[in-house]
Amino acid sequence: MVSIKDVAREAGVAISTVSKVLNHYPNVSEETRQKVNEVVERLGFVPNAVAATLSSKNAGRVALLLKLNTQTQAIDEIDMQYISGAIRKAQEMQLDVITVFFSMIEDMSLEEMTRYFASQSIRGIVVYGMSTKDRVLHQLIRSGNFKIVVIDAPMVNETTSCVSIDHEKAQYDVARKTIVENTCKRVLYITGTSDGYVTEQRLNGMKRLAQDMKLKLMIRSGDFSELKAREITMRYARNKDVVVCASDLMAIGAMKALTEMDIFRPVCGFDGIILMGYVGKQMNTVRQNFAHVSEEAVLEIGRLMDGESGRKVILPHELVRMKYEDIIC
Amino acid sequence: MVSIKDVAREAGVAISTVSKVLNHYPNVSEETRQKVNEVVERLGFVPNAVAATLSSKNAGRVALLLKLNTQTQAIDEIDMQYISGAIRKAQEMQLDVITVFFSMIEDMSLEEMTRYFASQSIRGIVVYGMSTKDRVLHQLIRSGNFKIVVIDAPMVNETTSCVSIDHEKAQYDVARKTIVENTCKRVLYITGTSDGYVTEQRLNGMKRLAQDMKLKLMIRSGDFSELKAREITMRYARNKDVVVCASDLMAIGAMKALTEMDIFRPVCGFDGIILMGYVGKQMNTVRQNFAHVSEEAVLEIGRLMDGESGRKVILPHELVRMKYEDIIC
DNA sequence: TTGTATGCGTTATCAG
DNA sequence: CTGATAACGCATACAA
Repeated sequence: MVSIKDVAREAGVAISTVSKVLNHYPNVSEETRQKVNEVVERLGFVPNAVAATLSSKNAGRVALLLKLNTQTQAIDEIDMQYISGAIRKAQEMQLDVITVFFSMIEDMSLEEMTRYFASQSIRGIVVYGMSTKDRVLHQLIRSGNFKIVVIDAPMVNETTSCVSIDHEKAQYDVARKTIVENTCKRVLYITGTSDGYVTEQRLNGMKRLAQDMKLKLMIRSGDFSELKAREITMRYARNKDVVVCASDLMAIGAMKALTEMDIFRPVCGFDGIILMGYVGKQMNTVRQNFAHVSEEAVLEIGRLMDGESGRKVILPHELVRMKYEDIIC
Repeated sequence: MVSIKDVAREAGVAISTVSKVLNHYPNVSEETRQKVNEVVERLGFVPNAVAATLSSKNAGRVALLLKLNTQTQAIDEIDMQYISGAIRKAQEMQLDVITVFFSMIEDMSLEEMTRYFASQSIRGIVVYGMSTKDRVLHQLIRSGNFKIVVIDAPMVNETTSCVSIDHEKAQYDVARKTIVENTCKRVLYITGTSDGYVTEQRLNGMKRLAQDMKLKLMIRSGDFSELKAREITMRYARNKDVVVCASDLMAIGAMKALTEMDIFRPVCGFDGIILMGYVGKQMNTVRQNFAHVSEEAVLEIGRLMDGESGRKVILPHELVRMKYEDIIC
């Protein structure tokens, strides 16, 4: 394997000079820069990422911390987009990424978790799907030992940023669209899990809309469960005009229930997963560009690792109507 | 961060001794072993994985090489299971894993690809979804520079193993079950892409069954495309008794077409993806345990990295009938 | 602007 | 059985 040493020898310069050229240091003469680059090109030298992270104090890897959807595999789509977006961006930024599942670390204490990440030379962590109940994770964020970007949870401090769409507005918008299209008054709103950060934001959006439009609003907790949404719909939908769900999966459950009850009520979901296209009926939903969200998160990790402070990043969303014709290919 | 040096000092031994204890070397007295372990425990020392891979000649990371399903996001489920199975197993085996998407390396020459993996200190690669057209990948396998495990493609040499289910038998079995249940004679078989390894194997299974059962067999290429399967079904299914598809997605396309044509024909698929549960009708399919396949692949990578030779590993499959009730929760 | 020397945290070699 | 010490490949403070 050709190393930086070979390049240095071949170019007739010192190792440190090669390193400076590679890392775009300012104080290198144009002449040597070209000479080095020529040799790098000729030998096809690619710096060893492992050695780099071990050596540098600034370097360090990024962990993608994912919570596998144990209850339902139907939305792996989301995680997959998160992963691919993050990895693509990381590759572009020359960052080393490893994927970690929450199940691998959930029993750890703060110290254990800290040691675990440190032992992997991890400096930045992107957290997907955090809940209010993840106590150790909260401690980890407060500890300031790692640069952390949290998706969909409002955590910000000196070493922590959050990125997400505006869930409140999105819920407001998609529900409004559905309700206006169908002139409804009595709304059944099925929420997500009570320990999810987005649950509250989306609920607030719905509440605000109810106030603005003077709607009659019934709220029930669906726990992001298709089955639960189905049951709730069976029980309460008959004397409602519309069923607004805080997730696509619940919207599907609600829709199936309505079909079985043989009544029609408009239903709207949230997330824009492909599965929505397969359920027969069209539904309004909020489409998040998960890959893009994830790319932004990695970008933000880069900022934090460069020493900048945490902040809140809001990304755009889009209202769509999903039908089979749009997703088949 | 507590390092091996701290442990050594605290235990009153040399660094190298600590290393030997950690790596279960034979020549260490029981006494010092215990002493070291006690200190390791007390300080909560976790060895730095990056330093280890840089230093050791035996160590090295493994890459998961995935081909993102650009044409259809509906089966991210499969990739996700591959990833989670592999990462779980790797964690257990103390192997460092990175995820690589084929799109990141598809334009590279053999040399570039080799350098790329080498620069990442990668010694083992698990290849998911290889096709006959991936020429550089074939060269990479032949080169012997990496330990490679290929999923679902019959590649074996000194440094290469393959693991998969018995696709021929699985296709034979699931088609047979469907055909017997419905006493069919005229079969429409929709294959996958012509450059896929499993396509041929599954086709052979179908052909053998046709011979054994004296069936009338029509074969059309569906390219694993839902849309294409739909068109083929529209065109040819009317005077057939059954539609056998080489993938679930195509089975769904076929089923939707039949519903639209308002005729009934039994359909069977292949893979056992959750999506099958959402299409209304029940269908026979082959369920692969993708996570398990992936775990076995990583295990096999471990064998190869330990210097053993490549071999063929066949894993079990299962015939199932997927319906909504089974997948909802 | 360039080169020298040291360190990052391990593993491996070899002398004791 | 144990302990120095030299790699591993690169980054960087500091000297030249």
